Formats: sequence, structure tokens, C-alpha cells
Amino acid sequence: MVGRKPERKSAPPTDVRAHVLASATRLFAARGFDGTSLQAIADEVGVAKPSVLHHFPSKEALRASVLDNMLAHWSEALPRLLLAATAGEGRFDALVGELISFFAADTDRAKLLVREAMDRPDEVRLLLTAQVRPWQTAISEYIRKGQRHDEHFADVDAEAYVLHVINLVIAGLAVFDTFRVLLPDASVAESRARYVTEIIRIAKSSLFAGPALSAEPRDPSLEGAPNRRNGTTR
Amino acid sequence: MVGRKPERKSAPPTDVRAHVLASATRLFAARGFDGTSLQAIADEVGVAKPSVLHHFPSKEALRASVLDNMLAHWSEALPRLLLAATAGEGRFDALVGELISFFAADTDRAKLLVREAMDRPDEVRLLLTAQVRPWQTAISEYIRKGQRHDEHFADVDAEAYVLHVINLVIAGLAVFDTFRVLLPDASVAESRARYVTEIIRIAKSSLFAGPALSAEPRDPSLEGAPNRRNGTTR
DNA sequence: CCTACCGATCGGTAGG
DNA sequence: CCTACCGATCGGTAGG
Repeated sequence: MVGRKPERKSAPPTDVRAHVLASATRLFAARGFDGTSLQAIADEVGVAKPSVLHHFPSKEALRASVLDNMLAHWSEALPRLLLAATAGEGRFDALVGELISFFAADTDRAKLLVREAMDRPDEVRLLLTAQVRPWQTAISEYIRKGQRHDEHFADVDAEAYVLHVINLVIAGLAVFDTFRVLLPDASVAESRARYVTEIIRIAKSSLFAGPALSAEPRDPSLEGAPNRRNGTTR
Repeated sequence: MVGRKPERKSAPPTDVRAHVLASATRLFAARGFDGTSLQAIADEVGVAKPSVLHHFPSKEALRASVLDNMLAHWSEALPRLLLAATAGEGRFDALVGELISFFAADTDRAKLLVREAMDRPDEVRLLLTAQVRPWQTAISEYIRKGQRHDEHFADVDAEAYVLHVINLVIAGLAVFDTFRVLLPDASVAESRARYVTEIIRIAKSSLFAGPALSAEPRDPSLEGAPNRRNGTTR
């Protein structure tokens, strides 16, 4: 009945498609797919609803594009991750660190993945099998090699371990905005630093056998790595 | 326009309120609050939509009741958990084991909590502060005591550690139905056993210092506990 | 990129 | 517990 206000946004009036994609990503992550109307997206971008459907044939297509877009960013980050995984000493730290960096850079990525896992299990199962399983297998074999050399705990279930580390990072960052009330530091950045540092510590100390970590530091050269031990006793 | 089929269900025709609550719990967990219509709930129960709204004044009230109902079950499980936490040797195993039991008994509980954390951060923040923070504080103090006796790693961030264990259990079980494709065991029960056993192992071995776990078992009496080490080398 | 509009479905109400 | 119905909003289309 009532006409919608044109309401120009601060962003350039061109590039509507990219703007729609960005708004949809934010809103799907925050409220979920079913909790987000095309009208809400159109309002944020500052266009009429049919304009959204000009760039994406349907709401379902928009959802697929949002996911594709995130996976494209992941492919972009892959080379850095591969490089980290092959570096000498701090391989493990660097690998987990890169994983965390990707999802910490934009927690919408983590939220979208967790929502998809719950809303569209079949779709995500296919995605996991195609995109994650090769990594899981490779890392698991690396872990078993370490187990034969007594570097890793003998009772680690390699495949399950990899899953739980992935879950720690992704689900952990997906709910961080909510859970951070239980880490009431001075700044959000500070509590997030604590949060991710502890993820890395848990992942590492539940894998590496050898001398107790608190007794003798394994390698002083790791101190400069993005994830340092700082013995928080609070 | 068209009339809805009455379509009796196998469950007794009385007890409609409980039936609505059960259906709503299942559907909210599986499809989310916004993805579930009152009509879908009514259809499952086998009543007309207004009958649902006779038992619950609004959809929002139904959501609150679903959450309340779950928290009531939690309160029911608390005594067993408290008992486990004060038992002698296997305290830690028993505590984490009870936490897992509660959410493994019905993964809808985990899914609902994860969905609420993402959909209603403010509400869940209040819930965390009131219901979880006291536990987090108590367990953190216990951990710091252990740290002073060199039983626990010195670099554990107690508060963050507790959060991550909670996240491992709850988010882990919330996405298990989807993630289990990456643990392709003979039966679902088998892969879930592997999955939760590894959660307990990660939680434990990232906390307890002392002799390497794979070297000398801490206490043979733990073997009978619901969570046993079985050195999965696959 | 817009206005104008479609049928379907949403949560909820009236009234019995 | 039902039928009948409400206004609002949903995703999507027509047509320019």
C-alpha cells in the first residue's frame, strides 16, 4: 500500500549486486535464512525488493551465492594455509592459527557454516565429504605417523580429533559473540585473544606427548608465533 | 480454503499440551524457530492450529516453554552431576561424562541451545550469566588449585578452558548428525561413541599435567567408567 | 532499476 | 477442541 522510501545508502549506488550479497551474508548469519526476508535485504541496500530478485533469481539462489562467496574466500586463503602446514617447526600452531584467522577475520563465516550444518544437513554432508575429508585424512595420517614416533599420545583418535579441533574453531567463533560475556575482559579484542589462545593450547596439548608442556618448553623459537603461551593465571 | 484432515495420531488423543511441546521441541531443533510454522506443529499433533494457541498464548510463548522444559530436565540431571563432581578419583571424567550424557540423550537439547545462542544472543547471555557462570567460577578455582599443585598445566586459562569444553560438548553434539559422515563407522552408535570418547580425551589431556597419559595409566579403577580409553589407532 | 500486483502462508482472533 | 476469518507479510512476477 504505502510507497517505500528510496533512502540512498552511503555506499556507491552502483555495485548493487555486491551490496546485496554483503547484506544477505550479514543478515543470514545474524538471523538465519528463514529469519531474513528479501524486503529486509532490499531495505538495507536501499533498493526495492524486485531489484534484489533481478540480481539473484530466487531467495534460494541468493543463499547458494552467499555460501559460494564464502567458499571462494576460503579457496583464497588455502595457499597461505598450505604454506603454514609445510613450514618446519611451528607447523601445527601455524595450521590451526590460519584456520582461526580465517574465521576470526569474519565471524559471519563461522555462523553461516554452523547454521547450514543444522538447517541443511544433507547439503553440508556433501560439502564435508568433498572439501574436508581429504584434509582430515591427510592430517590423520600425519598424526598416526607422529604416534608411531611417540610424539603424539597413543590414544588420540586421529579422525575424531581433527573433527573436534574444527568444531572448536568454527562453532567456538560462531557463538563467541554470545559466550564472551563469560570472559569479561577490558576489550572485546582482549577476550577474543584469550579465547583463541586457549583453543590453540587445547588442540596442541591434547595431541603432543613428550615432556609436560609446563615443565620444559619444547622450542623457544615458537615464542614469536601468533599464538604464544602466557600462562594466564588471572 | 480447503479443510485440513483431522488425521489422528498414534499417541493418545488426550495430553495435547505435552504433545505440542514435544513436537515444537523437535521441529524447532531441526528447522529453527522461524523455519517452523504453528500449522506444521498442529499437523504433527493432529489438531487444528487454533488448538495449539489455546495451550500456548503465542508462538513466542511456545518457544519460551520449549526452553523452560529443557532447562527443567537439566535441573533434574543436576543432582547426579553434583554427585559425580564430588566423587573421589574419577571426578573429572564423571563430570564431563554427565554433561555429555545429558546432551547425548537428546541432541535436540544441544541444537536448541546453539540455535538460541545465535538467534537470541541477549537472552542467552542472561542465561549464561545466571546459570553457567557460577559453575565456571567454581570449576576454574578448582583448576587453579590443581595448577598450584602441578596437577594441571600452568598455562591453562581456566575460564576459557571451561567454555571450550562446554562448547566441545554442546556444539559438538548439535552438529554430530551432520559431522558423523566423517566418522563412517558401522553404526551411528559406534561413531557417536568414538566422537564423545575423543571429546573426553581432549578435555582431560589438555588439562592434566603429570606423567604422559599414554605412558602410565593414572588409575585402573577408571576403566569401568562410561568413558574408557581404548587407544584407537584404527 | 521502479510501481503495482499475485496467490500463499504467516501468527493470531472471534465465536461457539 | 473446532470452523471461519483477520490483516500483514512472504517470495516472486508483470510490465515497463
